[in-house]
Amino acid sequence: MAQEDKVKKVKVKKAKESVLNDDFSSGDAHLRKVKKVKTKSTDKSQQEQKASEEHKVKSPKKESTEFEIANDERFKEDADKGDFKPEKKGKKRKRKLESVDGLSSSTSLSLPKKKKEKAPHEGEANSRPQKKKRKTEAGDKKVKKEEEDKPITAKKKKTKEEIEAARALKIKKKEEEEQQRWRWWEEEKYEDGIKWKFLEHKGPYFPPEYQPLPDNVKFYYDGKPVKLSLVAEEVALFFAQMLDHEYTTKDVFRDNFFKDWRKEMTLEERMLITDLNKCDFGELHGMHREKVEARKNMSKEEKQVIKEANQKILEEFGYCMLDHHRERIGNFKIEPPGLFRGRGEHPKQGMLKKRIQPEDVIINCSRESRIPEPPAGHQWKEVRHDNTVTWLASWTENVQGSCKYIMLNANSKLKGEKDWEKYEVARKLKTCVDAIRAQYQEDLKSKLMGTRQRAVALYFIDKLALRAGNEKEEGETADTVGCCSLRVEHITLHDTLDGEKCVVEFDFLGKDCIRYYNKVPVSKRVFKNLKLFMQNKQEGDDLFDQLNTAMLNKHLSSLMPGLTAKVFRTYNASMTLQQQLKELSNPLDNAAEKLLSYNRANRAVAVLCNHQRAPPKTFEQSMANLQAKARFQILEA
DNA sequence: CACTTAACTTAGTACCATTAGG
DNA sequence: CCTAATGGTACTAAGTTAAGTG
Repeated sequence: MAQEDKVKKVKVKKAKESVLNDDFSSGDAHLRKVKKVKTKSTDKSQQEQKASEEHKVKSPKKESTEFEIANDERFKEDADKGDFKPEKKGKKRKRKLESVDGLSSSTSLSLPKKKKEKAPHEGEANSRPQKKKRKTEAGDKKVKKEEEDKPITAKKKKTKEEIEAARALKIKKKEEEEQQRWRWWEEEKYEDGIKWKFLEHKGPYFPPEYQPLPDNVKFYYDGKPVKLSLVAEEVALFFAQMLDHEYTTKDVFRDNFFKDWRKEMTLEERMLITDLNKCDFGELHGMHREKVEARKNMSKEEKQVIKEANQKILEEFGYCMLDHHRERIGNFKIEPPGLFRGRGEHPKQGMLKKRIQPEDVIINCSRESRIPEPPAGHQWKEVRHDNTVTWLASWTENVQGSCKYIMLNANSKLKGEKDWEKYEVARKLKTCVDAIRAQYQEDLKSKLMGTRQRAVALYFIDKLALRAGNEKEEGETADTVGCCSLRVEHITLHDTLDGEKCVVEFDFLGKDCIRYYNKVPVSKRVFKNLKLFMQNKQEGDDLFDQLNTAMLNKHLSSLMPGLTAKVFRTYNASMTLQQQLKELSNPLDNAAEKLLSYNRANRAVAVLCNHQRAPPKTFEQSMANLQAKARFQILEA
């Protein structure tokens, strides 16, 4: 999840709190106070947090999705008091159904009424040119001053002021944005399944067309220059651009690429080019490197020009109108063509990810909205008007055959509400988790093998925060597993290990091919069951042969509506954070200490959820630097 | 019911701008 | 002032889950 989302989530969270505060306004003043304080400090630490103690475990900010409720004081006290009722119309929400078309929403008290949705526009239109003006002004002066006699002090002063002004402007803009934020959480929800009443957008933004190679850049086959057809050339360039990457050394990648590349070739080309090893992409690669270099060395002004162009695109395609509010789209750009970069040992790595044409794209919007125009000379695959889904456009991707969607970004109503709902479900789990735990403990003794397996799986999911683990089609994806898809080779049973009894050693690749390695002491009963499950099985066999995610989730939802396997991850991550925060921090701590505890608490969550990050490319070098420094210091001492 | 797939969330990585450190 | 570290954002792959299908 993107950092951006983090910030947005924080905002969403604030929103949640405010709903809560409203609800409790007549009630528990103490609670509210606590909440306020909590929220504040949390936000602060999220913004300020910097420390990243080790490189291997991810820094805290990315865990947002899994721990948020723990940040939330409500979670502790009043899991059942929240008024979020996904299926019902919220009794306390203000918006009436008739207000859906906007006009009557003017009754919704305090918000500045006029042109709510237009305001951001105006705000930006005002502030941007202003900013620009300021900048160029300052720039001019700078240049002038430099030519004059006392350049340095004057220049310094000016930039300082400039920076100050820019900062102030930024803050102001943020506040403004906050002011006109759509307070959807104060409004009434739609009936079941309806996601919007009005949706208008400009359609997706398509990547630029391929620019043919200049004449002086040539591809060579078997030492001889070959002028490739446009399509074949484009694909060749995809490969050439990746030559610095490890991918291009892998056989699977190379084979897949070559196979798909040849499909794009003309008959002649295909006849000629039969061996990837005889292909020389050197000049294409060189050209690419030069381009990257040139981009890096661009002047400030050139960069500014590009930035502004991007801004313009964002303005035009990056937003939509959803129920009279301007909402930011998360990914309004169609994914550009390239070579598929699967994670881990992905059998499809290197395959050509084809260019998406408007003819591949389905548009979804209101019937009565301005239908987006397809690019000149093109048509949409389809225009539909389905308000039970949240996507604005979709297409089918050719490598895996899966659907891709254009959707709103994380701070939009559509995403925020869903997120809220998620935490409400987790809060609900808190009220019945004891019963559910007792239940699966009991089920460990069941006479039915399926029930026992389900119980053990649930035990893992609950205790270790494992993912559900759907089956996957072999050969289509990397070989990764989750709980239900664990195979016998993924665990080792130790009657005793390091002085502990009944230890299960896990070693498998999970989502994104991230290794899960853990040694966990379990109860005798679980241990015995595992032994039983593994009897007469060999490598490659499912540990839980009588269980799959559908069965597990069906069972869970019968225990509590809305309960699925992933809720446990949310729940346990949140509980961990909250409990760690409590344990590690002290109300009297200063900001730095609070930050440290916060980071440590997040660390605990990261460990629980097995969130990991590859060491940065520069790690080796940084480490060497640090070591050198350390050595130096020792010598000095 | 098994199997597929649409729709959505979760997650790691690449890249870029800003800031801190030297 | 330059360079490395850092933090934010964009991107898109890889999951989960429920609904549809034969």
